[in-house]
Amino acid sequence: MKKKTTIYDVAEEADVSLATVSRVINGSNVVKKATRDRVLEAIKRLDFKPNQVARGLATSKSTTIAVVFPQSIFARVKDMIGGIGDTGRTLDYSLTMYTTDELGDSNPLEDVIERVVKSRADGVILFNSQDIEKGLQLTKQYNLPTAVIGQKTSDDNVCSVYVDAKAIGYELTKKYLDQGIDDILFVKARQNLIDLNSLHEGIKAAFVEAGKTFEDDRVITTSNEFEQAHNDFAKYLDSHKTPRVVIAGYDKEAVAFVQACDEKGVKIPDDLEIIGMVDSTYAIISRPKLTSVHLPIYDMGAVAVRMITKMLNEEEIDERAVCMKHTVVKRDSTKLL
Amino acid sequence: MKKKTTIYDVAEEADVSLATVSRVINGSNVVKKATRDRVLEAIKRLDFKPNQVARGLATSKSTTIAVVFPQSIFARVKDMIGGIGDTGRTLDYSLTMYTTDELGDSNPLEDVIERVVKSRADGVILFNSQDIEKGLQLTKQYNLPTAVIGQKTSDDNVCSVYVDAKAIGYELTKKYLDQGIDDILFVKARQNLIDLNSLHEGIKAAFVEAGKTFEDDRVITTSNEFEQAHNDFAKYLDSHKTPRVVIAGYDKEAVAFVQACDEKGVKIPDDLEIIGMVDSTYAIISRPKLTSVHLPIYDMGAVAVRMITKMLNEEEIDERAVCMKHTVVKRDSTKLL
DNA sequence: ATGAAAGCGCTAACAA
DNA sequence: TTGTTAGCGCTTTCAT
Repeated sequence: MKKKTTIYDVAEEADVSLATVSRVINGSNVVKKATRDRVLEAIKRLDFKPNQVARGLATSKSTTIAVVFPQSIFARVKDMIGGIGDTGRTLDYSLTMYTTDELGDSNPLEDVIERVVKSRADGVILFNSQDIEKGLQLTKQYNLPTAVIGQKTSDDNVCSVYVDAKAIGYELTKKYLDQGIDDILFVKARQNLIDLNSLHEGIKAAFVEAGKTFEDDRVITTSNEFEQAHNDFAKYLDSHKTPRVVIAGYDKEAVAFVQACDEKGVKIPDDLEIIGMVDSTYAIISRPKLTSVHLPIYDMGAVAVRMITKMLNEEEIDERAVCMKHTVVKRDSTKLL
Repeated sequence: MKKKTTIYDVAEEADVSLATVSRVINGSNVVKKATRDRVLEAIKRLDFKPNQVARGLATSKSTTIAVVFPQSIFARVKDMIGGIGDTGRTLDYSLTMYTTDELGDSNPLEDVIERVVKSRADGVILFNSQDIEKGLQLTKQYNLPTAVIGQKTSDDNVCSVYVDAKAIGYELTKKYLDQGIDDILFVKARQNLIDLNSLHEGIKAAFVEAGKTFEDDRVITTSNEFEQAHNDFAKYLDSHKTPRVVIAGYDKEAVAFVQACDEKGVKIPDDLEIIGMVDSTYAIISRPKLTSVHLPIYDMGAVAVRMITKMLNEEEIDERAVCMKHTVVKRDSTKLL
């Protein structure tokens, strides 16, 4: 493997000093046009690609953002990865990916953040998850600019982009309560882009407002596995009075519930109405098609990257916790909504 | 932001030279135990994290692998990302992700590979896609060790991990031909972990062997969009004789076809049998559940990373193009298979 | 407008 | 076993 062309080679080829080459590749405007052209030509001739690692060392910046996500959240965020990737590319940042869970590490997040620190990433994107708090504590400790996706939080070095989960819970619930329906079940998925605790609170708030109480036994937590969730739901239907409304934390679980209903002869939306979350392909695949709360997934990813870079460039940030708009997409799994 | 602790700080704190500190953090075994302990303690006390960027510059290695994927392949490969992530972590490699498509670049892959070169990634993982050839040509030009996922190919600096798509096509087809059924339709998804051209060849080969011909009009190419694909299939069923067997390049498209059948009153598996590919959640969600060709997705990702690292460490590689085993998982969408 | 030289934090000969 | 020193390829003052 022959050695790569360096800035010295270019300097020699163009008969200038390496400082001038550096100026040219960094777009400094003090270089005389003739010189610049000569350098540019040499760069092209030698097919010179500036070494980002060396640049990183010299500038103490890696122009790299670390993206840390639980592997299990992955399928749900493909569009978000799109938003992150596109935006990173546009802004000339590299994106290093770190997956958590799966591997039986004792402290995956801790381990990962240590790697991030070593890699000298300029910033990090964290997803809402169980142990997000510990993650934030660590990035704070290391002074690492952080963007959180899926949970409202902000701090000196922390921005976030999220959807107002509490409002979602409240709105959906209120719609039904207003029509005298309070027989609601909340299916809490294991983890998500939505802060399901807030959503839960929103439901409760609507109940309180109506002078009622949303009991804790109206919440069921499920597996990420479709088949497992499906079985759980089937069992639930066998052993409980069929609820009138189901609010599910993610479309996939909603589909599992729909199928369980189908098998138990529960008619949707006549006997039971169900609402999913995220508005993914699952919602469209489902029969009947799923009413779902649409989330601007791609944009959330893009905003996260943009926020990080703003922090890095010390640009003005008017809002450190950006709330993205959600919309309810009504399909065939509801009728009273 | 106070300056980060460097190897000098540690050296001073432990009262040794920086070389010794370097030895300790690199696990050299020439350091005397007492000294090592002193250094280790200083490292802990100062919370020193070795700067990978500087190390990269010094060693001319970044211990980074670039993972380049079309965004649209994403949902299909979440487990693969798991395999890549876990393996990378185990082997202490960072993974930089580059998404292609979506953005209206003229030459996404070219642009991306240029970035990869600048980042000085030690190697790159490429996914099977339309323009993979150009990608390979570029990585070859830059002498970048490359692992390809989803297509058999190998070269001096190129390894690959794939499934034998031709065999899959052949096997499935032969099973039906042997039973006198030759009314087969091939639904070619837009892109995939499987080389669908090879699969197509496999189907043809089985036909030839049976003294028949698999006509080109028995192939339909579809959109990645579920709804779009679904509509196309519905139209197809309206305007063509219903085929007896459908082989789909990916589960999602298979599900779309299943639903179109359902709406048109085509009974599965009695009137039509259908086989999906990958064995994803879609296969389980489908009603009837989908017979699908299971692919060891996670392992393919893991193998890809392992191969790259082997090339990088100049370890012995017995097979530069690794064929992974597929298995047909029979469910309810077939009966004669 | 350009060049010389120091330094970013580390590794790896080579010496001691 | 440990220390000294010369790079790795670039940016960035400071001179000129």
